[in-house]
Amino acid sequence: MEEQSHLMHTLGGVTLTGLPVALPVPHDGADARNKQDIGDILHQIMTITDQSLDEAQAKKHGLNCHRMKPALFSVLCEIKEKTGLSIRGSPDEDPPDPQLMRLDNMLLAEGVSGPEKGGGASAVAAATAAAGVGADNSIEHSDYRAKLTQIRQIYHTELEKYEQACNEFTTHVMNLLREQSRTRPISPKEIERMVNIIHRKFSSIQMQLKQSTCEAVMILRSRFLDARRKRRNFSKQATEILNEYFYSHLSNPYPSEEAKEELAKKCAITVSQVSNWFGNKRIRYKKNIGKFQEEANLYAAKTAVTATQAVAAAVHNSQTNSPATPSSGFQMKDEDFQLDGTEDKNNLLNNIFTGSSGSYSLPGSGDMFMSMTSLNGSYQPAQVPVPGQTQGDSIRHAIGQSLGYSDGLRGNPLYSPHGLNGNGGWHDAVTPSSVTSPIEGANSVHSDTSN
DNA sequence: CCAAATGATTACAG
DNA sequence: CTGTAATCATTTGG
Repeated sequence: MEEQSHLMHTLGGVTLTGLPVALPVPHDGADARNKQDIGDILHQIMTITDQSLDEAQAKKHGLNCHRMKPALFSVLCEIKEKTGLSIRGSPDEDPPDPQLMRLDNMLLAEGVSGPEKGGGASAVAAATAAAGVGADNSIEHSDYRAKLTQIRQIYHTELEKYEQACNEFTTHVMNLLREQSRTRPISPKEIERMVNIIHRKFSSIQMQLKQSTCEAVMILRSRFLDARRKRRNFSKQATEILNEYFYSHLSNPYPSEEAKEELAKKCAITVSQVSNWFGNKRIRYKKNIGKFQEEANLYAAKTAVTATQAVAAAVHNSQTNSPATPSSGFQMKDEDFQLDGTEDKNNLLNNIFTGSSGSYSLPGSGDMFMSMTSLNGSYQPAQVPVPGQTQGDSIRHAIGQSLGYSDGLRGNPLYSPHGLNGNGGWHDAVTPSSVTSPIEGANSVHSDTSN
């Protein structure tokens, strides 16, 4: 007995609550009731734990050799069997733990617990695909994979260790019980139950291991795959394409789902990245239109070129007002933008250009016109066309030159970006065009406005 | 090294 | 769910 409990504690630190350490007291040992002899034996058995090891050993031997021993033992076993069965009312088949299933699934999905290489690689591939990074993350790939392998290795060695310890302990307990079954009534079912208990204990430890492994993987994932941490700027070309679309749809820079998909394809980025880009672009453009004037003109000219190639002649003689064309024409009320200190000095200039309110009722405001002027070689920096005020251009140009154009109009709080409404939002869609529309867009603009 | 630029995320609203 | 506004975290250019 002493040995046993000692063993228990050193081996696993697991308390085996179900272990029938104490001998059940036979309340009604019917067959043995009248035999003083048997009562004596029982007494000796009951008090065996009070004795020293040597004493007990000797007693044990004596008892074992007693003539009544086999009979008594079988009776005890019978009783034990009965009580044992009644104890085991509910089937102790463990129900599949949903928590454990979740962990297992995740580990499998992450390629930690699956087959050696395949799982991990595919998990990495999927993760990177989700991150939407296209090209040069092979370094991160291998780094990530290395760490994952590391986790995987630790997980497996630990798992193996637990398994081994579990088996070792189980064998030990089984041997012990078998050994004791010579003096104690221990049925095979009892042993089986004991083994189950041990296994459950160990599997709960395993679950902890799985849990912490999952955590490690999650941390690894967030470290390596969180694009926020490791973000790459889009390629020049991608930015080009996105800007082209943005400025050629300046009046309604909200690409449809299909348009987004096409842009995503063209730019080798994901749709959500396109959405991000447009979200950022819109907000940043709106926040400081002046800063983007140059860019706007650049892309306006760009699209104008392509447009012109398609419809050059028609555009040439039309006093075109095009709501959907890039570059310049803005429509926004004064209150849309706040003045900040650095821009105050430009107020006079701004007022000259915009008149008192800066808003006007004409829907179109000469985007294409500005584009054309660019084409003609007389580049007009920071165009802010004022419809019906043809002389504004030259005045603005002159003053703009004297001040440095980008400075003069940058962040101009009075200019109303074409397509922006009084609430700081864009007007309703004017020309929903497809991705391929730098040409198309200009084209339709032209046809819209050329009469 | 610093500030600007920039892609992504978050909280919130409709 | 989409878009806005604010913010974070990283990259880039001087």
